[in-house]
Amino acid sequence: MADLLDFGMTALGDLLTPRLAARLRAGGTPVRYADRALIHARGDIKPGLSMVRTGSVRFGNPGSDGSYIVITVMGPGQCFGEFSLFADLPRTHDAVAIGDTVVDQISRTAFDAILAEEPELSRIMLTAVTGRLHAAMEMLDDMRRLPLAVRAAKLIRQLAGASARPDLVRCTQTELAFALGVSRVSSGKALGRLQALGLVEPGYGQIGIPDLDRLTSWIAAHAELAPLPAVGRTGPGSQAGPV
Amino acid sequence: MADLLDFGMTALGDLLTPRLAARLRAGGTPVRYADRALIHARGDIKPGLSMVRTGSVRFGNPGSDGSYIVITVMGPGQCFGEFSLFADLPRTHDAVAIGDTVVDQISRTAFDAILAEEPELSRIMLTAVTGRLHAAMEMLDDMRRLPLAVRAAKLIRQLAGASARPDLVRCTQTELAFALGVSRVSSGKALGRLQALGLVEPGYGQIGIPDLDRLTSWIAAHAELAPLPAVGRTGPGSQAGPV
DNA sequence: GCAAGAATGCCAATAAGTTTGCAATTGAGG
DNA sequence: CCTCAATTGCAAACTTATTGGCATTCTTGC
Repeated sequence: MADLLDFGMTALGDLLTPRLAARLRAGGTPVRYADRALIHARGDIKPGLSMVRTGSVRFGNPGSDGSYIVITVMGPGQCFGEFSLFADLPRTHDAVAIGDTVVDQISRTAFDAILAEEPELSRIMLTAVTGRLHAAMEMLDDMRRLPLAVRAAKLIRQLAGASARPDLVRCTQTELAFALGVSRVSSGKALGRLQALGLVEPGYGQIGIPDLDRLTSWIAAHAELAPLPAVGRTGPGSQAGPV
Repeated sequence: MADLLDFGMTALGDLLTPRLAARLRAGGTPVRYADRALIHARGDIKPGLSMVRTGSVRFGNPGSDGSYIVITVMGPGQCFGEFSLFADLPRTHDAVAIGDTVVDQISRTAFDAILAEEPELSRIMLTAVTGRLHAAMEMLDDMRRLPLAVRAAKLIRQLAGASARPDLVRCTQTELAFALGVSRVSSGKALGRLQALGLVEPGYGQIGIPDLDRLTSWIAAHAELAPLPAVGRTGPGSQAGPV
């Protein structure tokens, strides 16, 4: 399973200079996890930064009813655990290894030592955390405001961007449903609506995208919000939206 | 209207040392906004940190259909705009003044200058942003997993904590509905369910809370997730959750 | 006091999503 | 080539939330 929902996050690994990346890796301990091994559970208080070296880590939470909601999947270069590092907060999600996975675990003391010596690191961390906060806020908005079909389209488009072939996403409808947090029936219906519009072509274990640009513009037209990289709308004024 | 949904955020103002707070304020320009004045719109690219000095700021997004979703309301001491500061990201929500409001606007250059001279500031910013990311992730989870009644209970309990009297929240059902992102009918039904359980006592423009502890434990029991300030459940192991 | 506005309660019709169950289709391994 | 398991399609009954409208209750300012 490829990244289902990478939040469009800026991976910390992409922001780090090679030297900093090396220092962090040197300051950590590589830990190997077998497929499906639990790296940490929701609620754990385990301060430290973790960087995925190889394999993938899936984040999600199980419900008492057996349902399971996947929040994101991180691949090599991505990091997690800033919560525990800076704000003494417990983990919000279970983390489970997908496939044979190696994670560099950097203790708080080790991280603090590096942070003290590398002033630019804090700026990079700020950028990474800020980017994730931004993505999370966008997602909150989407969940409240967008119909399922539009959210499904956004997810598929995101997957297409991360896929090897831009016109084909390898993903079962069950996986899609998990990532969207809905039932398989609903994700199937949403897919059906998109298919009727000629935007996607559902197949067995995959989804074809006849025209990525058309999908993109359809999403923009139906997101009901100005797509974000837009120019400001009105500038400061005195009229408010509906109160 | 009191804070409807402050995300349980740690206000940056609470983390700043008095000296840093003074420096930041000195580096910014106080701007006055009339009631309902637009401070910035979604999509604006306007780098800078903003700190609420007096009044309140409501964040939300209007839909093309006239609906309006309130994300949060910030009061004195809280800050916003880290997105624009660290990651060059556009604003995700409209910001509108509630009542006569003064906001200290700190430009990026001014902020950078202070950051360069005050190394501890970056740590504080990291803590603040991290805390908000954590809150946002929790909220994403809640939205996907919790029935409306539980979410409503959580919100009411949060409001009670911020209220002058811990047993009374001044908030109309319409406001509650806005904050929860649902219709007034639905919030009324949720409130009715909570009332039937004896957890809240809806009144005219206010909600009474007979027993805050009982409300808290009911929420914990129905959140279907281990409440977060919990001790770790299992620690690292090899069994995974449901896949 | 008393009227006007605000807030709440309630009803019906509608829409969206869930669960359960089963049938049909596809792909991969022997 | 053929079977088996995974995947998809679909239907019915149910739950939850929405919209629009209307009646009732509460508060406040006069």
